[in-house]
Amino acid sequence: MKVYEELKERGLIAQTTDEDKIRSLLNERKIKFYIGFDPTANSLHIGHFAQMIVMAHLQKFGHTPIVLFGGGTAMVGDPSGKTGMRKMLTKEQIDYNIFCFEKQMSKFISFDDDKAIMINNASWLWHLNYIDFLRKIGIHFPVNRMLAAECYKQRLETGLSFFEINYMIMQSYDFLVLSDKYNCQLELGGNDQWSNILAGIDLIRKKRQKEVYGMTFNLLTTNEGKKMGKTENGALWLDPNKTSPFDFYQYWRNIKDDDVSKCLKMLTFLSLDEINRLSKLQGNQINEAKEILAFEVTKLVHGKNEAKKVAELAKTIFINDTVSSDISGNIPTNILYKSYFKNGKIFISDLLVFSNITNSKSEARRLIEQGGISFRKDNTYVKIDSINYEIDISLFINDSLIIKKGKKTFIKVRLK
RNA sequence: GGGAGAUUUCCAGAGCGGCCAAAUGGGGCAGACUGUAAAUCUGUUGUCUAUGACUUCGGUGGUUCGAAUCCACCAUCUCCCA
Repeated sequence: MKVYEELKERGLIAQTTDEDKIRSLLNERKIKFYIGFDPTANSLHIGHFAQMIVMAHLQKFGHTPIVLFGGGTAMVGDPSGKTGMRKMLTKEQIDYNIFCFEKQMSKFISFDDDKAIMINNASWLWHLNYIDFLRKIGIHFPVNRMLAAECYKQRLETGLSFFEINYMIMQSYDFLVLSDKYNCQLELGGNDQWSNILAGIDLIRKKRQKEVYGMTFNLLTTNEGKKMGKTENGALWLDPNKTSPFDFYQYWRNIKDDDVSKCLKMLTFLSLDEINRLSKLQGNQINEAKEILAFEVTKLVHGKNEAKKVAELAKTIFINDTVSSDISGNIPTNILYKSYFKNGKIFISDLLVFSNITNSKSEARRLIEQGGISFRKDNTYVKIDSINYEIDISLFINDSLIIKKGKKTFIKVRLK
């Protein structure tokens, strides 16, 4: 199967500017293409991950990805699909974020032997002369057409500043620079980038009378159309310090039935045959597919060893009777100071607060009253039914005790 | 520059001077049912030494026995006119 068909089959492609042309470029030539990443956080998240999968698919086929870090554009912030303006970032934050991105990205894309290019648009955006830029580039942007673009629609109601509207111009200029410098012929991006990409293509046509192309891929959404990868921490991060491998695994393990097939296609490199087989599983059996999905995605992001560990841990922890030697593994761990104990005992409510499992005693009280707290003892879970329950220090094995909060949250409390 | 209006707990959005820790919906959390799924139902959603007390309704003062509610000033935002 050729690469274009593969991408299409996996449901990655959303829109293309010229399907036939792009198909032949991707299937029959070796080209350079680019995707921009704005360094607005100190870690990549799952949305970026989907884009990197696409890059990896294309790279495997011999195309050269250009990873463009938006060191300049992040100073402004993309208003597409946003209801309000982004928080402004300092130059130092942005540089640091780029540093973090680079580290994570090299896991998915090979930068050896010029197989891929990494570049920061600050290197050309930062020193632009305002008047000069307006005369050469700004002249090609009709504001009335820009405002009609889908990506600004929402903002027309809530307010859009001149500052932000420049984002599209900057991104278009990026494409022009990359086209000149590297003969980059294709810009990829999430479907929310469609207008920005079209603007770039127009600019190059006007300035250079040259035809370049754009393609967007589907954003990772649930079947209900909600953005995927939302957790209480905001996003599903690739940085293990921001989202632990265990939580990461659990996210995919708990995915909705309807989304399993889509995720397998978009986020793993499993063969389409295998995915088809898994997608046919029904009822209870679909859990097999979820386990595979969780394992595969975790493997790509955190490595095979880590993925094995958390997969095993998940099995152990959810099945009460398993005799497990090493449950300590990878669950989120909170510290509890021994000095909080009195005569070797501590009230459960104090334990929950002091070890940061709950934010307040009221919250602890509610959880306990509703039967949401239990602890692990002899490979089973003992439910706590009274707020006056006292935990004995002897329940801690090797200084740690697993507390179960609700059905799916396990926290190891470690004594210090 | 002139005029009108807004600011309430995570979000949206009610709030009549005492019955307001503040309706309702969403979201979150917990429970039941399940397959670590979905749907559904139930409870809960400021804090605490907990049938009571304390701190909250943009900020600072004021009126009042009593203020989210009234007044003054300040801040921020939206709209209309220029």
